[in-house]
Amino acid sequence: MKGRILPRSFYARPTAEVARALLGKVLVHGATAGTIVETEAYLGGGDDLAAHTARGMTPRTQVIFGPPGHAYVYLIYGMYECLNLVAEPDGTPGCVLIRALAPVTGIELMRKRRPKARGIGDLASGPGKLTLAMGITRAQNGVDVTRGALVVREPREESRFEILVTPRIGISKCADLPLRFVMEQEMANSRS
DNA sequence: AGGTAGATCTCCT
DNA sequence: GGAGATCTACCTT
Repeated sequence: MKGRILPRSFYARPTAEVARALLGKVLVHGATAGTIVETEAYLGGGDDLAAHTARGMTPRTQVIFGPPGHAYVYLIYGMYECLNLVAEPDGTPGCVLIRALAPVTGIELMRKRRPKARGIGDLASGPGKLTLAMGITRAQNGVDVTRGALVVREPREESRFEILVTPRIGISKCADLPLRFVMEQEMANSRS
């Protein structure tokens, strides 16, 4: 029995709140699914200079200004695609970058798509990796994530976890803002 | 184990 | 013309 799909109202609130709330939810695309374990908020409004929307709307970024609960997929450094989920009410910019997933289903398919990954932990442990592993491309830019092939669901069973808040990764502007959210799983069993 | 180079799209100066 | 919300391969310790 699957968890319910997150409704559009889930996304229609402040971006940082959505980023935090997405931790522990399950991203599903086709036959693959993974638990969201790391997110970053990119704010609209112009104060956040690291956001793609900092200098207004462009053809690429117009979906971020649109209704919440949609996907924004963009190409970074010419090679890798990154998945964002649009937050805030229609007309207000703001999106959440999905930075890392813990694979749940379709792991064999993910391995096939990323043959160089060393283990489960490497399959979707970065923004560019997780889009490759789940088969997400710019073809999914602008799609509705409250219905269709690409959706976000409640987890099947509730789990308790700590949330770590840190500055965002890989940017130089506004790098001091605490807008990165990481699921901190208490692992007493990890041995190397 | 850790650092660096290379690949090559979109938007701004 | 060049930086950027990155990842991998190929170096050197």
